[in-house]
Amino acid sequence: MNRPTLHDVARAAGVSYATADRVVNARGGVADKSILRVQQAIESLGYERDIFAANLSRKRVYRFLFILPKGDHSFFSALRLAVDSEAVLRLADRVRIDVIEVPALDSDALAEVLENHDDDCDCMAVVATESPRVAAAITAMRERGIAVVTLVGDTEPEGRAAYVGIDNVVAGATAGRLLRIAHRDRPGLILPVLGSLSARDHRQRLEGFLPVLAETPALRALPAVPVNDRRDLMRERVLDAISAAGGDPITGIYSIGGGNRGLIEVLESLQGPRPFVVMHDITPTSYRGLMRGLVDAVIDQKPAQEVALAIDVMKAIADGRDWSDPARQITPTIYLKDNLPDIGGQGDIK
Amino acid sequence: MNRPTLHDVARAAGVSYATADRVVNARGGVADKSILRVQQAIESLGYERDIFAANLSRKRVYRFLFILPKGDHSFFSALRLAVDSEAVLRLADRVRIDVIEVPALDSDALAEVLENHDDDCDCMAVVATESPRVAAAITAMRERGIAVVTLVGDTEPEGRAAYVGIDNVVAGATAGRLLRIAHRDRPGLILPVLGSLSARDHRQRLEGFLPVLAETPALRALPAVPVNDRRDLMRERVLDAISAAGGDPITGIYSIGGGNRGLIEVLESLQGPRPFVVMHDITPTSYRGLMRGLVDAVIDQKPAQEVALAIDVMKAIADGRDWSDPARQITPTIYLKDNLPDIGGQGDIK
DNA sequence: TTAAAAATGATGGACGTCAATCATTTTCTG
DNA sequence: CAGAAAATGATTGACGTCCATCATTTTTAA
Repeated sequence: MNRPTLHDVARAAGVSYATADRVVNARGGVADKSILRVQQAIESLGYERDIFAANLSRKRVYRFLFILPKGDHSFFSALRLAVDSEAVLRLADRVRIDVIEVPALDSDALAEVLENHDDDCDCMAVVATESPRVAAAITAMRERGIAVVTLVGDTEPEGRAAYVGIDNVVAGATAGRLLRIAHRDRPGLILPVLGSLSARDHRQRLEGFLPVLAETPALRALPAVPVNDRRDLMRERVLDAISAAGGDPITGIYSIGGGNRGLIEVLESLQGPRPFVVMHDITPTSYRGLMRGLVDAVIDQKPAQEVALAIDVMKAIADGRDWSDPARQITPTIYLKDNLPDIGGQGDIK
Repeated sequence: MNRPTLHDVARAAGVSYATADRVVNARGGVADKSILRVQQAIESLGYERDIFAANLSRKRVYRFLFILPKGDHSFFSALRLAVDSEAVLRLADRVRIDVIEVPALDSDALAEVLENHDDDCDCMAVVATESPRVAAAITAMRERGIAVVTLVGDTEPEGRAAYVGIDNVVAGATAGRLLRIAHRDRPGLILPVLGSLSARDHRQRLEGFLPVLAETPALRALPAVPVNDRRDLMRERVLDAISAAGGDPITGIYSIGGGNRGLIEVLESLQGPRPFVVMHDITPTSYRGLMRGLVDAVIDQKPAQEVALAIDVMKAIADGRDWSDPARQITPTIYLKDNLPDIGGQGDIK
């Protein structure tokens, strides 16, 4: 009736406890036929090692390392916050989380950290950027026996053990759909604003966005304007685009990346009917924008949830369990003025 | 450096291990001053009992009981599915989940089960309905030492230990906002369709919905039509409402409860411009509706996530930990055609 | 002051796994 | 067939807590 122990397995397999132990912990030095018999016994008894006993015995502390981007993006600070708060929560589960920060969007800096890191962790989570060098470093990590989970940004699927994050193509398509809903059958002129052309996430969002928009002939998309995630450029270029449009007013704006404070400034200064505005990620800026009615929708990737999921995945990897759990995949979440989450203090309205 | 053990606590408090043990496990027979000293030692050392060791020692299996509604609502089957699949996942963590099903929306049946249940579980999750008898039964449970978490539907906050689910007022407001977005500044006539007037959740949604709509004078809401979550009534009453509106076409429909297959049938038969349609919960019906363009938005409460969160909360309660974790609260999620999650098989298109 | 009651100390066996050691048996190699 | 190598068995002490028992000390009540 009770769960079988490794002793039961050994008995059933007709070997000693020591041999069964050698098999399950891959200590080596066991004949193939013994391995087989133990595995069969495990199978037929439905043995699963007792996590409590195992963790107690090896005084196991899961050591996870997060490599996070550091920059003045408020999304990054939100991510950092999420990691820190989750770190505290998981302490009781014997999970210890360390964080290394690297300059945002700097593939070489990231690669450097990855290459020079001496392995004292069970698993790593990396906000990856697209770069052969990063990809290579991740693969090298894998070869050194450390699994790497990519967190918000992905690389080549080759080396990494899993990707935890939203599908940015889907996110872009969702933005497109929102703009279509806001226009219904009316014609409109849409301005996509791109953070940086080189960021894979941003390109993917645009990729998802344009086709959805194109389904309606009434909606015309202007060429995407790059603003390098910078507030000042955002301001300047959006104003330019508005005046360039002339009499044909811009009825929708999709801000794909950062620099949204600049966009808010523009929106504030605008006379007459506002365009329908969609941006990404709940930050103090976007939060206030929504509350004040300057922004209509924010597509969020729920960093806290991503972090929690990432840790679950890392733990599963460390335990050698299976970690595919589609039920918990992260989907881009739409926030309107009304379903905003409480964001503790962070989003205080001045 | 390492976490302190109970031995350390005892030493620091100047008592024996046995006494410290008596204190932390509330076995009684300890002088007040000793209790105090142990508590102080715990405090200053930051002692937390090692859950792995504790659970191992007492051969602990977390036994959780879910009381779920059984009916032909597809939402309920989705919930059931979520519980079952989570149950398998958590087996490895020594969590054992049992399920009792009761007729949906039948407060007395639910109360009966609660009242007659003999306590062999650590914690219960209940999809509660609003009823004094249910509330009383939950409070009685608490007095018998079993914490009760309400899951998708809540009761009086008195007796229950926590509520895991969305805020239905917020959900309604979100639906209202979507309809406003779809109309922008154009006038419109909105038909709210109510599952059942007596369901607290549905009333709350309507409560949240109407004020948001009322902010725009251009939008007029018809009186809410109750359809008792029934497909046939839905069909009949919506058709009635449409013809009653006469030349003034209905431009938006908010379906607050069940019976959506009937609504889909109506929408299919409609000539001319479709109304903007918002409904609740991803089910095969709503999923197909979205895919086919008959439904514009679905507000989902993510049952799988709710269940997972509920189990986390129950575990925290059973361990005597703190379980408030705002970062993981469930917010109503908006699904459009593009950000639909994969729903395994369940949502197959015909 | 004494007996009873309460509080404390000391101790040891679980729980199931991990990790190591040493002795013994089996298998392979030349 | 001997000697080396490989495989296996047997055993033991952690890990930290729970739970029980028994002996001893301290406090309380009569």
